[in-house]
Amino acid sequence: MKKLLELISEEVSMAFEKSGYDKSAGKVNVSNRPDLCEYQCNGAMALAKALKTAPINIANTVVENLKDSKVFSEVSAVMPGFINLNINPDFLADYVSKMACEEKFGLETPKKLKIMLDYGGPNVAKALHVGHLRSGVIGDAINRICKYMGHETISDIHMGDWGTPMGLIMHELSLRKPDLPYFDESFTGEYPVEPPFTVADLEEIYPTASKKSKEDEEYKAKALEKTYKLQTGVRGYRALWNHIINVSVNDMRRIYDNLGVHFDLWNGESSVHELIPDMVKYMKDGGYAYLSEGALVVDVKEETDTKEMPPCIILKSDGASLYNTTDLATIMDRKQKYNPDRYIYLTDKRQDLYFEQVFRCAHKTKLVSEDTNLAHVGFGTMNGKDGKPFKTRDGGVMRLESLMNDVNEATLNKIKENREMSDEDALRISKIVGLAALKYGDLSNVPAKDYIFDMDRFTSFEGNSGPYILYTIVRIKSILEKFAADGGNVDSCKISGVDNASEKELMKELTFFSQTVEAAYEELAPSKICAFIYDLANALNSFYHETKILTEEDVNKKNSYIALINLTKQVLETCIDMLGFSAPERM
RNA sequence: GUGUCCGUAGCUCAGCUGGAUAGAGCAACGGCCUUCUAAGCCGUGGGUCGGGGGUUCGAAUCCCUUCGGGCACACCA
Repeated sequence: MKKLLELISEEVSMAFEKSGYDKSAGKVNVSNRPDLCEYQCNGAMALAKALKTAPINIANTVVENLKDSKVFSEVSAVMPGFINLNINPDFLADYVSKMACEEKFGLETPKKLKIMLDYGGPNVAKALHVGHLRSGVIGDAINRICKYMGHETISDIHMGDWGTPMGLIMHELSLRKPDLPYFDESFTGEYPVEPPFTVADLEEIYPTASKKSKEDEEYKAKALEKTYKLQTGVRGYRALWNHIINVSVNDMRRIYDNLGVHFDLWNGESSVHELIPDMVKYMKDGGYAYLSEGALVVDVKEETDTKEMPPCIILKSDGASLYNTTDLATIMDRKQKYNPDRYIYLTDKRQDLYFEQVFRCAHKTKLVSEDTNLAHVGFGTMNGKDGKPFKTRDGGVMRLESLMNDVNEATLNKIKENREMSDEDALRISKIVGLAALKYGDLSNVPAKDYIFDMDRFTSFEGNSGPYILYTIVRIKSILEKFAADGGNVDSCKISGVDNASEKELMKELTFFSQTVEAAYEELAPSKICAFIYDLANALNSFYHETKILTEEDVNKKNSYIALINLTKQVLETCIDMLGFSAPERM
């Protein structure tokens, strides 16, 4: 189904053509002066210079040729050459009515692609903190938007599970519990099924070990030795490593489940460990990689570069692998297993340059085909009120779980203040609303920008917030339920016309659905959807206040209202589903 | 130093493929609950769009320059 602005633009373009002008000037946009008109075309002014004619003359001629249009109720040319347009209410109502019948409200989906999403994973053995919120929440929204656009996606959390941290944990553990069989290399029996530590232990062991290694060379050397033993496959270390992974993954999975974020793959850097030698050989044999200052590198400089572009390092000078190595090997692995058309990486924007190097390297070495799109969504930092990275009151790193609990608790208090509800319902609903507050609060910012996380603001739920959107949906649901309880059939209601201004506004807002979803996909910007549903919710609430729906006596009007708010509800619900949250039945 | 992102109302942010009077939310002030959920609606006040040049009929938006800030710049991830 064509977008409304496309239809309108076509209509105006035809009038330009009929007037003897270039039809490309007929592009119509939403008016920036709603007091004057609803839509505007500025093409006449663009044409005027080349044609050496006053723009108003062009506009007048075009307007003359639009007089009989069924699309517009009002068309006028205004100095210096604006063409002001108001849409015919019947045409609009008809369009919106058709939207309601179409699958995906008329969204035209492009050729299906296979898209790989990499969430630039959290490290095992470290608590998920607020910094992990963004990759999960933004990544999940982008994943859902891709799917809605008809693409097939594969999401991989891609944990950090293979480097020096693993050796550090093992070494610290070997000092604390030297009798464990994992450290006895002559041990040939079955290792215990139960892990010798809990998540809480790990979260304490790792920072302790990390600190010691910085102060103590011998300690560090021993940890590196254990890392090496793990990577070369020494049995006891592998067994212990499996415990670390299992314990961490179970904990992560629980938290991500609460956040409503799910992954198809729980791979990590370790997953491609065995592919590295082959990849390095490929890079060397292909003549791409060479030794520079002892390290194996691939040049990724391009002639058009105006900035310094360091080479992409494949192996460190000691021959060890690093982040680049596993990322490139992972691309190789994914190409073999899934052959994606597109890769999307979600990480902190500080890694912009790094990913540019890796992407160039992957293309240059033909690890991926030329038309494979490699994209990096670099997001900003979540800061506290002081503009510095968000910390707890005592200056520590805030755990993601604590943050979620705080938001849920504030939501619960809010419910108890305002509503009569059983404790059980209040608790359940507070989690739904809290999640919406948290996710919308994050997603409504453009991804690349840092933003200020203000707990008071996030939990106040006024204005442009997740709960406001939910509240709007709940209001609609309430009306629809009462309508049905009085014997009405919501699904048989049809939008039949427009009879008040706020109703028309609501319809116009609804027509932006397709272009919003397309833009959100193309720009990988869920914030576009947030802005749209905020406007839509505003339009609905204005309509709600100006229109008595259930007490409307004219049955046709009433049914049309019901159909319109039902469509609004469906569009809002579709959008928040893309953002990764949902609405309760009441709140 | 090189590059990159940013600087818009007291605060937090939209708008940036150039259009006519720069928009929201919060905060402040004033209205609206015997009527579909007041987590709402309506209204008032609040701006040299960091500064300066340029391109254009027209610039918050494009170009240059300058100031201020964040971040990144080969063996961390």
